[in-house]
Amino acid sequence: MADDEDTDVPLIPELYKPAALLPIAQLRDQLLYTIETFPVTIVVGETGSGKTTQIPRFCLDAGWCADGKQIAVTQPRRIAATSVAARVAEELGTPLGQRVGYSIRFEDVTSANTQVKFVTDGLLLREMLVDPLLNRYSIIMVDEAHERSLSSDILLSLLKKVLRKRDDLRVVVSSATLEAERFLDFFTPDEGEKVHGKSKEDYGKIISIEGRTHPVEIQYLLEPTNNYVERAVDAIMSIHTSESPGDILVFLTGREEIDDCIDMLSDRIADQSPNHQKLLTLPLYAGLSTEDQMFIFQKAPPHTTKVIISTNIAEASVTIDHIVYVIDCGYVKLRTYDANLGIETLNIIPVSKASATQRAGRAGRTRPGKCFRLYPKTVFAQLEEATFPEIQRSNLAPVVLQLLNLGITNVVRFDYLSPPPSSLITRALDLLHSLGALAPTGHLTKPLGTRMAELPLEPMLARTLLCAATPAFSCLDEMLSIAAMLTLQGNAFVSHDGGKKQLDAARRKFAVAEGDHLTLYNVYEAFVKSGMSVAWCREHSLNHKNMVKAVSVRKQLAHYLSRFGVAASPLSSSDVLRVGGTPLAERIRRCLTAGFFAHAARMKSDGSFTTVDGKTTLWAHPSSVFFHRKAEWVVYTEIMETRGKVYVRDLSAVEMEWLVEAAPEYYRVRDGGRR
DNA sequence: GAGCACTGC
Repeated sequence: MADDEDTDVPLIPELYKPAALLPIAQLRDQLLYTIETFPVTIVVGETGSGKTTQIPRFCLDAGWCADGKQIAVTQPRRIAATSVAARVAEELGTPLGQRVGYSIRFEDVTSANTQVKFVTDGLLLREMLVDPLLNRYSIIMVDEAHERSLSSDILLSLLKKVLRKRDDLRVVVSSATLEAERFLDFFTPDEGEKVHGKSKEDYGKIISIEGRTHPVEIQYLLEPTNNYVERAVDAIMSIHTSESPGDILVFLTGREEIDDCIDMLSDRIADQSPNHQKLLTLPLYAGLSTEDQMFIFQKAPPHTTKVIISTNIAEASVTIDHIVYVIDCGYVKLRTYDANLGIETLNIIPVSKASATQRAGRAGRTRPGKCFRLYPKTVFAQLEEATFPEIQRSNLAPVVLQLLNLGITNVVRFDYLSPPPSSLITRALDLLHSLGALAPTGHLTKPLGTRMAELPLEPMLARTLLCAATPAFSCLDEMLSIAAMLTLQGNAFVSHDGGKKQLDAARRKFAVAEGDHLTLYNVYEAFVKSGMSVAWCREHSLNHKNMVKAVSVRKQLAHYLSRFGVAASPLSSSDVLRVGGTPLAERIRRCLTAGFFAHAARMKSDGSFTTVDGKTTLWAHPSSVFFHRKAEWVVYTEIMETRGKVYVRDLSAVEMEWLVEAAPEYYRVRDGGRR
C-alpha cells in the first residue's frame, strides 16, 4: 500500500481501494453531464465514496484541461491536500508534481504540466488577490464544504461572484447530506432572475453518492449522565468484557478529560485477571508531539485491544483504521468570540447531529461496528443539525481585512453563506480603523492597510511587524523572529516524557524580566544557534517540528517585507543596540505596544490584571513569565476564557506613556467614557 | 494562582 510508505505524511489516510470498485464509478456519466450542463454541482457523498479522488479524474479524462486550464480541488487541511494528491497521481501513474500536484503554504509541488491541483482553501483565497477571477481554472471543487470553515465559507461566496462573471467556470461543492440544499440555494439565482441565461432550475443540481462504509449499530444510554468520563470508562470495560475483540475510539473534549479517563481506566484494569485480553490506552490530541501521536497507528501486540482516547481531532483530521467500537460523549470544545469584550471563549457544548454521525462512522471503516453514545436517544433528536459556522463565532478582523483587500468595500452587505452578527463586523471594522488600516472612506489605507492584508498574520501582529521596520523602532530582525514564534500559539514547548516540571524548568532557562516576547526571541535564537538540532530541542523540552515551522514562517514573512521594499534599517552592528538612546529590548516592547495597544492590562496587588476599562479581571497564563513575576502595565497578544477564567498569554511589560503615545486617539476616547 | 478543541495563509 502506497500510503504506508509515504513517510512525509505523518498521519496515515484512508485505506487504498481500487478506483473501479468505488460506487462513484457508476455515476461517472451522470456527474460529467451535470458538470457540463450546470454551472454548479453539489455532490453529496459520505467519506469512503471516492468523490475527492475520482471527480477530478473524470473531469480530466473528459477534457476539462484540454485548453491548458487546470482543475483545482480545495481541502480544509494540508494533510488532506498532500495525501489525496499523492493518491490521484499514483492512480494515474504519473509522478507527483507533474500532471497532478498540490500546493500548500511553504510547499508548491506543481509544474507547468500540472492539470489537477490540490490546494488548501486558505491558499486559494490568497491566490485570488493575484487572479481575482481564477482564470487559470476551468473547474473548482470545494471539498468538505459542510465543515463550514471560515475560509471555505468565504471562498464559496467569492466563487458565487466569479460565476456571475465567468460562464465557462464550473464549481463543484462537496458536502454532507444535511447542508446540500443550503449550498444549492445559495448559488442559484433568485426566482425570476437569470444568470448567463440560466434560471434557478438550470443553474445547479445535487448528486448523491453512496459511501462504502460498513453498518454501525448505535446504542444510547437510557438516562442522561452528569459524568460522561466515568460512563466512558464503564463503556470501555463493558466492551472489553462482553464484546468480540476490536479496537476502541473514545471521543472526549479535552486533554484533562483524556488524562482523567486514562487514570480511571488503569485503576479498573488493575483489578482484571492477568490472562485476560489486555487493554492498551493511548491519548490523542493536537498538543502531543508528533512521535507521541504516531503510537496510535501502531498495531497492538497480540491479545491486546487498542483504546484511543481522543479529542475532536479524530473526527475529521486523523483517520485510524481498524476501529470497531466508538464511544461518543456527545460534547465538543468549541471556540466562540464575544464581540463586546473582544474575548474568545472555549466552551464545552453538545455536538451536532452531523458530528455525531461522523464520529459513529469512524467505527465502520473496515468492518461492521458499534457506536455507544453516552446520552439518551431523545437528546440526539434535539441536537442541532450542523455545527454553528465558524464565521458566526469568530473574530472577523482578519476576514474583513482580506475582503477589503479584494475590493469588497461593503463587508456588511457581502453575500455570506451565513451572515455573521453585525456586532462581529462592527468590532472588526473598529479594530482595523484603530490600527490605521482603514481610511474614513472605508477603503484600506495605502500602504499600511494593504500590506497588513497581504501578510499572513492577524492584524495587530501585522501592524507590529510593519512598525518594527520604521526608523523609530528599528527592530525588524528581532520582530520577525517574535512574530514567527507567536504563530506557534503557545506550542513551542512540549513535554517529551510527560514531565510538567521539566517543561517549566526548560521555560525558565529562556525567561527574561521584560516578558514573554523577548523570551520567545531568546528561544528562537538559541534554536538557530543549536543548528536546528533535534537533540537540543529534546533536551530543552521544545517541539522540534514547530520550531522548524517558525523558521519557515520567519523566512516567508521576511520575503513579504522585502517585496514591500521594507528592510531592516542599515545600522552598523555597533548602532543596533541603541537607536536615539533607546536600547533594543525597549524598542521591541515599544513596537509591540504600537500593535497591541488595545490589549493592555494593569497588574493588581494579588497578581491578577484588569483591563483598561476596569471591567474584566485577567490572569496571566501559567506559561507566562508574569505568572510569577511582577509588572505594572503589560500588553498581551492572546486572550482566552476557559472555565470561567480569562487568561492572557504572551505578555510584555510596557509603560503607560507608550500606550498613550501609540494610540492617543484610542486612549483619549476611552477616558471620555466610551463603553 | 495552575493550564489550548481544531484548522489555515
